[in-house]
Amino acid sequence: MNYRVKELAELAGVSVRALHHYDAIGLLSPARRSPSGYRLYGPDDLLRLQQILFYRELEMPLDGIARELGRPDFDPAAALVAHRARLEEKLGRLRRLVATIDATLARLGGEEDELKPEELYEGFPKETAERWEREAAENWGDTDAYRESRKRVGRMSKERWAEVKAEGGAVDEALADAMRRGVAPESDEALALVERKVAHLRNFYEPSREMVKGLGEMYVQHPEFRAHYEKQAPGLAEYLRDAMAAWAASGA
Amino acid sequence: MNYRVKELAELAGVSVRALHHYDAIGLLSPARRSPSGYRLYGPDDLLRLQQILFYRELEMPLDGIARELGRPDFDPAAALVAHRARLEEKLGRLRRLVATIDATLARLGGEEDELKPEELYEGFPKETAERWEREAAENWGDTDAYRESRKRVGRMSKERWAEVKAEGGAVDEALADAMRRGVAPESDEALALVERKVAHLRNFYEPSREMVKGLGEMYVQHPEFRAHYEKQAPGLAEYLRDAMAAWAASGA
DNA sequence: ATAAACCCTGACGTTGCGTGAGGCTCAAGC
DNA sequence: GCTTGAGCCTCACGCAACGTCAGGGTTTAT
Repeated sequence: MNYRVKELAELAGVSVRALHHYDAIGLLSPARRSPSGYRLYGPDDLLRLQQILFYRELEMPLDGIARELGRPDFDPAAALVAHRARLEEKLGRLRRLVATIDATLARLGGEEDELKPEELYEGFPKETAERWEREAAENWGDTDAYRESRKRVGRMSKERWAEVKAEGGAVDEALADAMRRGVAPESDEALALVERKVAHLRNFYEPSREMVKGLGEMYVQHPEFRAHYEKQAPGLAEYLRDAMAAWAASGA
Repeated sequence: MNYRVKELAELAGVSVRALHHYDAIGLLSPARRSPSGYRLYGPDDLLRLQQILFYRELEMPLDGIARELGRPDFDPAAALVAHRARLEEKLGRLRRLVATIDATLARLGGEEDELKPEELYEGFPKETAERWEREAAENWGDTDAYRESRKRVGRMSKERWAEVKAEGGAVDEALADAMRRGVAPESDEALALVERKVAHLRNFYEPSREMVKGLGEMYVQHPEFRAHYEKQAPGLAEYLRDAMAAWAASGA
């Protein structure tokens, strides 16, 4: 029934440091402490943390959350209902963003100025003003709409490592894009991207043609690596393997 | 055709200060300046700002956005398509949050413990690596290698799975320790440890000698994995690569 | 021509943690 | 009974992304 920091952290998907922080600012203090000072969180704390995370998801500042939860008339169930309403509002906003993307794509692809400038920003949170104040009044009436929003490597310098990492991600992203656009893995475009990937690999060692092919194979075969690429784009692992094999086969 | 800071700020729903900031860090500098030094934003700037806001909505840090936009092969249309995909992921997550609210309400209103603790946090962004892997795993499931590893994992008991996980960590630790003690990667001791690591891999699939070598390269090459190992011990990624290559070369 | 509304460039403040550092605790294994 | 590794504790400094004056020009409407 009692959770220690790390347990709760993993359960809720927050960092241990965040829990420390919440304790430090009095937002969420554990039910009890062990004799040796360990934080021990009880069931009530779980629910409170859930509330906190909802508010946070809806971008309320932590001190505001503390005030809400601290109010004498705070009603958890009513708050959840309010959260749902706001989440749905946010869902609407995100859908408008998707529509904005489509509109922008249409403009980029076709005629020049079909799109009024303001339509470029339809769906982004407007007016960062604090409308959270009204939150209280709405608690039991109508709900309606509101707005809201590694580097440690021993050998390379920090900046160099950041660069390399960025380039690595960039290359993979570019390959993912190519795949999504339907570019064939044996095409010149894909080969050029693999070439870039190989250049990136050279930051670490000198890959032979054979090794590149082997690496591609690895992306597909090893669950861990596969997961990494599939996370970026479904099918990316195979796409990489094919492209890298094509590169190895070509005289590049 | 030209916008001054406040005009653009209101159009896009950001603060003037934010635009100043974006200028200061080189993320979005206005097309021109008036003789008196006023920032004058042109049409291209509008589109760039839109991209910035999409990335920001998707929680990319500003320096990351700058890198993306600065890539020589950056393709605005492709980026928009990618944004749409990410937005839809986010929509899914928010919908799960709504479901979590309903589930929590049901529990609060009715029976006591119908809800497992972890279900309290379903839909909140999980940052832990474990969750990521699991989520990724749900997305693919469509290839032989994966099915094989899935099958093997599926046959394991909970205890066996825990064991396997523990063994995985233990092997890496042992290797880190060996490295720290100055054990050469080609030494018998290191080879024995690699052997142990390979045995661990066999829990998932049958790795060929070539694959083990490739895997080692991967540890060094891939920033994510590299970071994982470097965190355990600086230099561990290279050490693993060397040891695994030595193992592959040996007749083990 | 004068106020109101905007713009500029510093420069310091704030939020919500990340990231060690230095030291205690606790269960497990030898 | 002693070591050890994982986990916990409390400082304390760091950092991103702006918010918020401060001090001083500029534009424009009346």
